[in-house]
Amino acid sequence: MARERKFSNEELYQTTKQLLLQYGYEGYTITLLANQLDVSRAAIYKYYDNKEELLSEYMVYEFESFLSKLEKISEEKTFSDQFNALFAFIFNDMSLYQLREMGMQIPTVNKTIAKNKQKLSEIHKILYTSLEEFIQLGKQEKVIREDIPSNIVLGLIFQTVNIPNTEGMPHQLWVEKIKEVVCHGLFAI
Amino acid sequence: MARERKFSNEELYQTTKQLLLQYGYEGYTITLLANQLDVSRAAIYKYYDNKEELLSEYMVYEFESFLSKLEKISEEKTFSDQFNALFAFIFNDMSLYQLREMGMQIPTVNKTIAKNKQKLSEIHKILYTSLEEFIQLGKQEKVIREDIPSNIVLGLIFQTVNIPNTEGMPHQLWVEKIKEVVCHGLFAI
DNA sequence: TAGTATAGTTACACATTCGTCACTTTAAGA
DNA sequence: TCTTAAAGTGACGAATGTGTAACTATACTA
Repeated sequence: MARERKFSNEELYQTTKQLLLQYGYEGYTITLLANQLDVSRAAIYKYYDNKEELLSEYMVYEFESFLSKLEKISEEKTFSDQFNALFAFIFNDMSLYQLREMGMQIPTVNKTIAKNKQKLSEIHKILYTSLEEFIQLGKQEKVIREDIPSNIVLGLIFQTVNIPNTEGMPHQLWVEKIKEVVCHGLFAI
Repeated sequence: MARERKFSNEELYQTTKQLLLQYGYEGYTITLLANQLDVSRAAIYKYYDNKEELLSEYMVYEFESFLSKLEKISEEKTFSDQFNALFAFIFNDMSLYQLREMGMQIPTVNKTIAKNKQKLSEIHKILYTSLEEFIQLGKQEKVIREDIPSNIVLGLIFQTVNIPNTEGMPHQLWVEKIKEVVCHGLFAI
């Protein structure tokens, strides 16, 4: 009944992600997106009323897929295995914290966006409580120190992702070293 | 001989910093700056040929003052005291890493900017080697683990600054907790 | 093969930013 | 008081971004 599409939703989301990380929230434009997808700007507006709506839909997609991937981690048996899986997972797609910051910036210019932001904050809540439970488990099993607040534990893990690998170490080794420091600290004692 | 100025260089730099951190590199505009300083845009252009030049001058200022403040740290006697001073210092002005990223983004559109970027990269080098020497000292004194590359040590310290204090803990306590984790790790063992 | 729903394009109006230029204002010295 | 140099303003053209509307292209189906 219709013409073939020149780009899929998936392509649009992936391109959006790349552009957001490259140029930041304010540097992201529909012109850039359309050029990357090799279509006219107007084609984008067939699917989204405005930029904010597009970005809020993308954010929901990104965090939903993060959440669903995260749930597979709980299939690991020991806390230690789960911890390693979480670390590997976060380092595999290192941009979540940055994207979260940008998600907060989207102005609520219509009802769809309000709904998406609502959804986003629910996903965040689920994400956070499920991660917090995970940390709690670690504390119960006496693996994680009980004197460190969980939000600092999580914050630390997510922020380490952004440590620039200036020396160009092999990814795997680099992740191992960082995990080592996060687990046992900088000090020798 | 001349009229009184409505804003000082210092004010311009402070406002620039605030706007950069609030809106990001792409979101920073001369219009915003001029409004904040309560002057016309054209007044800004009396002092700077273009936006990039202004930003590159600001970056040099910011990193030079960081460097000079940093040098006072080496006056502390023991490594431990120096480490604490560094930590306190970084947490006192938490934005250095973000600003550094933005500094890298400035396009070189004329010679002044080229010169400033050159200067910036020299300051970075001094900054980095002086911090690296500091870490080396820690390793020699067997305080810092020798198996962790120095760039990861520094990266970790600078990144922890960005851990969001979601629970709204008192600043001092929050810094102490983070220092504790950075030094001794998440694990209880 | 003609109709139709969906995909995409071109072109427009509007807003914002940038950098410039001719102009006015102000304060100090001759 | 007159001159002058620096400070500041308002208005302009060029470029870029946003969102819309009228149009064309394509593929399925009756």
